[in-house]
Parts: sequence; structure tokens; C-alpha cells
Amino acid sequence: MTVTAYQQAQRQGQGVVRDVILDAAKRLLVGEGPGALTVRRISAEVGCSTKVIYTLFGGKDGLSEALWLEGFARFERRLLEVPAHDDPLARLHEGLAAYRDYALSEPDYYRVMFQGAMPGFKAGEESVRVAKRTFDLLVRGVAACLEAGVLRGGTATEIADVLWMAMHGAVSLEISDFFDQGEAEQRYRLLCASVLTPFLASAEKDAS
Amino acid sequence: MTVTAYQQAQRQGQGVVRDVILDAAKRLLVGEGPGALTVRRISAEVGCSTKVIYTLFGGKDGLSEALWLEGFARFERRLLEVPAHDDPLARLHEGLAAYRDYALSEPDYYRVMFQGAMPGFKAGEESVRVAKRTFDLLVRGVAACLEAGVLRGGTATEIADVLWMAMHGAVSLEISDFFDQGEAEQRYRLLCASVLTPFLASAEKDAS
DNA sequence: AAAAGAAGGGTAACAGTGTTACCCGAGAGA
DNA sequence: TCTCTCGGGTAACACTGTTACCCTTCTTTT
Repeated sequence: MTVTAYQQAQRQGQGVVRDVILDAAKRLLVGEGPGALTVRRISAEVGCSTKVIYTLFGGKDGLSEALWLEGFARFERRLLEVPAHDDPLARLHEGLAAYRDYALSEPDYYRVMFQGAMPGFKAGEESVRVAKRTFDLLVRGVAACLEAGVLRGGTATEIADVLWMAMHGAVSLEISDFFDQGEAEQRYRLLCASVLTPFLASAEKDAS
Repeated sequence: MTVTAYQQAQRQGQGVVRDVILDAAKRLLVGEGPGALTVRRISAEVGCSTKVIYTLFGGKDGLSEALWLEGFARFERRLLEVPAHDDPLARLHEGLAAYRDYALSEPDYYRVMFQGAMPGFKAGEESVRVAKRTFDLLVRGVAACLEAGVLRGGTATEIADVLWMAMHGAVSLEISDFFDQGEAEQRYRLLCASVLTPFLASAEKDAS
């Protein structure tokens, strides 16, 4: 059962084709929204038949899963851009702002990731595990604050989850146009500050 | 241009048929999820041709809009079940719990209302206005707390919006299976308490 | 070296979707 | 009674995801 050179080349070739297809799908998602993600459209964009998508991704669900994970990968890349800081709390705040930034900069990806924008697709367990790892960054940011003593009153995962829920709610409603122009940003800041306040160690009552 | 008895009967008849169709759609949504909401399926359920849906609703979008508003109507009905209370803050807390209750009891409606579960459908401006009125209940609950002096530090709409964002985020992630079994309820309680704490007039630091 | 086997990929079909042009038939108005 | 308007059924259109069939190409075997 040796792997022949041909098989290797073939596999590499398939890998390249896979990337080309995935790139076309990403382009369609960002450019025209989830509605443009049809097997025929993507294969036409690439210049191959629909069959290729079935052999390489095992159907539309496989491609959807790849796109879903790509969304989290981009998300993580954006979160990693947040520079290190002396003050862990300031860094956490910048992370919270980066969360909204990403969602607003690529709302269709956000919809795919969190609002089931691809009808019929449901991420598998393994993918969910991978995707959730993105939030380890948030947990670590909270943990740093706990260690520095600027936050208290909960475990890192508890506080991180609470922050996540709040941010997701805000961003989710914003990209669904439930807020008026301009209102959203102020509300987001107020929400982040409010959620964090009860966990501040220096618990002055600050209502800004 | 008098309205004849026939026209009136006709219109009444159409109204009845409209309700029958809408009922079938509601049944399909609750019973089988948004995926079952196809024009053919609904008309088959009712026993008419697809054309009727087009004359009575002007296409699938019209029917979708009716379902969307129905979701908010049910939501409002659930929120109105929260009994009056001497303590406005206790009542507010029960309202927050009712929010999650509704979303968990009819997740497919919630998905339709807030996650765009009907592909291609986007609610019109007028419908959005009507839907948003549901949240007047929440604003009034917050306003009562402000008047009673148990909350402070923001306007009623500000605090209500912050609560809404937080609750929506929590519930939205929960029905999308991002939390483990049992975790969700505790997180929801922690979130509600956290968001509200900074606005409490009796600002003891209470981390429960 | 030639035949046999395996496998990727194109074509064209299937069943499903929303939508509509075309009809027919029933009631309104003359 | 004759016309005419209009609701509604049939059947088609252009889409969707998916797959059976076939051809080509490379590997393997004799």
C-alpha cells in the first residue's frame, strides 16, 4: 500500500482545486451574500462541472462547513490583530471592540457563522469544537484580568461567556438593522461597560 | 362605487381563506421548522392551488411577513402573561425570564423573527415598526423601575436596549446549540444580573 | 507491451423550489 | 340573455441540490 507519485500529485492537484473552489465561494459570499452560494454558480465561477464539488467536498454541506470554519478563522485573525498591552483590561476592551469590528466588516460571514445563513446547514460536532476554540482568546484575555486582579467575581469562562452573549446580541441585532443609524455604537459601548462593571475589582460606580 | 353584498362576502371569504392558509403555515413552522414553509407544501396542506397564496399574500414574501409579525404577536402575548407585581424590579426580572422562555418554547419562531430563518425574506419598514412596538413593554417595565427609584444611570430606552441586546445574544446562542446542557440557564441568569447591576440604585456589590 | 481495472469528471436527468402565462367557469351588470 | 370581469386551477419557466451514466486517463497486471 505505497503512495505512488501519481497519487500524491493527484492529491496535491485536488488540494489546489479545492482551494480555488473555496476562494470562489468566499468571493461570492462576501460580494453577493449567502444567496449566491449555489453549487452551479460556484462551479461556473471556477469553470468546472458541479460534480467536482461533490467529489472534493462531498456535497454542498461539506463546502458550507469549510466556509463556516473559514469565518471563524478570519475572526480569529482579526482578534489576533489586537496589540498586546500593559493594561490587560484595556486590551480586553479593545478585544470587545474588535468583535464588533469584525462582524460589521464581514456581516455575511457573521450571518453564516451565527445565524444559520446557509439554509439546511448545521455544523458538525468536530467543527463546533474547532470554532469554539476561537473564544479561547477571549477567555485568556479575561483570565489575564483576573490574574492581574482588575476583575473578580467569576471564573474566566463564566465572564467570557457573559461577554460573548452580550456582544453577540448587540452585533446580531445591529447587522439585522434593528437599531437606528448611530445608535448602535453607543449602545454597544454602554452594554460592554455595563456587563463588565459588576466584575471590576475597583468597583467605583461609574455610569459613563 | 358602492360595495355590493357579494363583494363583501367575497372579501370575508378571502379573509377566512387567508387565516386558514396562515394557520397551516404556522402549524408547519412549529411542527417541522422553517424548511417546511414552501408555497406548494402550504397550499397542499390547505387543499388549494399555489395561485391562491399569490392572490391573497402577493407571493411568499407576503406570507413570510405575516408569519414574522405573528411571531412578535405570540411573543407579546407571552410577555403580557407576566403578572403585575408590587415590586417593579421583580416584575422586570420575571419579564427577562419570560423572554428566554418564549424563545425556548418556540425556537423556530424566534429564528424567523431574529435570525432570518426564511431565506430571502427581509421585513419591510412598516412591519419592523410594528414588531419593535413589542419592546415597548420592556421599556415600560424599565421606566417603572426608574420611577420607583430602584434603577438609575440611564434612560428607559437605553437600559431596555442594553437588556434586549444581552438577552437576545444569550438566547440566540443557546438555541443555536453553542452552550452545553444546563450551562445555558446559569449563564443567562448571570448575564441578566450583571447587565442590571450597574443600574441598580441600591448598589451593593452582589456577585450572586 | 497489451489488456484489464479504477477512478475523476462532464452531461443530462431527477425531484424539489418560487413564480406566472394561460385558460376556464362563475357571478355582476346591461 | 349576453357580455365581461376576475378568482383560481393547470402547466410551464427558471432556478436549486443531487446523482446515474459514460468517457477518458492513469495504474496495475499478465
